[in-house]
Amino acid sequence: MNYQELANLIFPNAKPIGLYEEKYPERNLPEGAIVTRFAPSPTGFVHIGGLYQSLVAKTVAKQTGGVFFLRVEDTDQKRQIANAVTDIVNSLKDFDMAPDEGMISDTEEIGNYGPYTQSWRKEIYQAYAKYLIEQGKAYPCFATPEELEEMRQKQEAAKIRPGYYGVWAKYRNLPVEEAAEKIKNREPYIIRFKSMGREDKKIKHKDIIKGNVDFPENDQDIVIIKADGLPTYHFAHAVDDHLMHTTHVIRGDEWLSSVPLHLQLFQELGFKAPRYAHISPIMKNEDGNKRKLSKRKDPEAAVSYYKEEGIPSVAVKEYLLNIANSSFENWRRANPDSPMEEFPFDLAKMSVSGALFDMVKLLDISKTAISKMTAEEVYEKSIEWANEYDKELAELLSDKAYSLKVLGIERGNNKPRKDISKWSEVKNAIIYMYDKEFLAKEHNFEYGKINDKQEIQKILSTYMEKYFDIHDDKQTWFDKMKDLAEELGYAREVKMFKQEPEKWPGHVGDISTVLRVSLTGRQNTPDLYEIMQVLGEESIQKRMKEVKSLWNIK
RNA sequence: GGCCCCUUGGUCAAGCGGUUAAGACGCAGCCCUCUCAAGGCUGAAUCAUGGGUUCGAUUCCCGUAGGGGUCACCA
Repeated sequence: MNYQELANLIFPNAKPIGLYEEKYPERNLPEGAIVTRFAPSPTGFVHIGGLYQSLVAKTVAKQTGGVFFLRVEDTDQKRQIANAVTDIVNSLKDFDMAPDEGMISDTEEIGNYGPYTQSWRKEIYQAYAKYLIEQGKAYPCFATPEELEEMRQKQEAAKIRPGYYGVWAKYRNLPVEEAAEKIKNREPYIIRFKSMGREDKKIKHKDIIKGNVDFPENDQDIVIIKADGLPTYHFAHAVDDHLMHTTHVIRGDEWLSSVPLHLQLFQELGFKAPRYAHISPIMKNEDGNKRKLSKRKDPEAAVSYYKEEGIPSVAVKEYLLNIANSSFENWRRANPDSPMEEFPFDLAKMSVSGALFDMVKLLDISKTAISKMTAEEVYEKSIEWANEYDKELAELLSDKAYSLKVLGIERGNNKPRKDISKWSEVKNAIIYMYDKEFLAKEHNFEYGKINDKQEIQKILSTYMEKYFDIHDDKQTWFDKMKDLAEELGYAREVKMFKQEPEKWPGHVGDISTVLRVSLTGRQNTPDLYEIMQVLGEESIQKRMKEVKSLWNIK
């Protein structure tokens, strides 16, 4: 009996690997094109870190005329969750990050290098596992979990390096005849890689992000095919990224220490190894310690959070890009209106240590992004969000023509208003502009400095009788406010007042506050002139009447 | 614990042997034809630590401390 026969006994139906090598030829791409992938496990939700990796991977692929694909790593059947792939696909879509090829739902895929779901590739892995067995580079291992556990404890007690390697690799040198015998007796087994590495030797690896890293060689005979016939991550990674012609493996840095193993696998399989870029995770500060963002403790870890909160996806992406390459910020300032795809992203400039997630900064970026949108865009995105998460806001926005005017206040000029950082803030920002809601609300306004009933009455009636004209332009309106202030004995300029505050009871700002509160119920609002223009004469009259009855003014 | 990586203001970070150690968010103050939001200006705030190497270290080397990752028939 030889390796060849043993391999046939184990995988009688596996095809020769030449078949697959032919089926998945080199990609026809321009010189220097980078092929990347996002390869999540379908275990529930998309983590912000996954989005971050995808953004980086897709960006470098697109900038070089390459390909970005989505591969589902579902080799752990125990952790499977229903519809998880569709969720992943939709999440990527929400951020305009759809892959060029790969899975597009739980059951469908596009592209010529599939299947893109690992559990559908079982025969491929087995073909390559068979190939290794034939060459004596892999072997069946009959150790039971209990046996392995016992071994681990022994190693721990003796304070030696744990694992299945060297003399501990009990079945590594089992004669093929004995192995065949056990298999024929239906003894359960798995397939292990026969490592030729030596722990006392170092390998040098140059990671695109982490730079030069030295590791001891891998000498562990890791499992490549599990009892269920599916491969482990390591083996699937080597086979898939070879066959799919991934040029750059961009993944979380929890994989960094597996690089020696992976390089070894590529070599023994006769594959050209890809370049690696290990991304540091996005962290969170807790009690002075950094830790990864976790779904359980941090709602912002799940990408769905941003959608629910109504933080625009472009803002999230810009924030992420900002963490990825801090030069993005300067580029953005120099190119305020360019699409972010034009930013010359550099993988090698990514930080080697994990950044703390900064919601405040994200919201600042978001605020700026929203301020640059047209009223139309803000309307569309707000109502889209509202339809799903805030029926009351959706109701308000149903009057499109009017809402567009409301959202257009202080927008579209060179210094647009920046007061909305997420769609969930829109309602509060505009609700008082709608008569139905405003008039229905209980009016217990907080006036500012001037809160004497008689004085308010005097200001309002004088304004309405002598100065109010909806057709005034802004300058005229403002001059009239000053005239009103002067007539009633207030300073017509804030500056004058500040110089001699004892001379007047208040200034034109205090007068306009009375008007502002009466009309909107708030002391702070956007430009009052614009508000009045949008409100229109009828609404202004209605609101004035309401205030008069509130203050019991005839 | 072994192995690997990391350490510049509160946060993200430029820097790559000689700099007044950029910039952004946040914070404080001032300014800005009505309040806010902005915007403008100003300010406070950083090279973890101990040794080397060097004429000179934030920058290079070693140690220490702190942090992170990894050591599965999970990815």
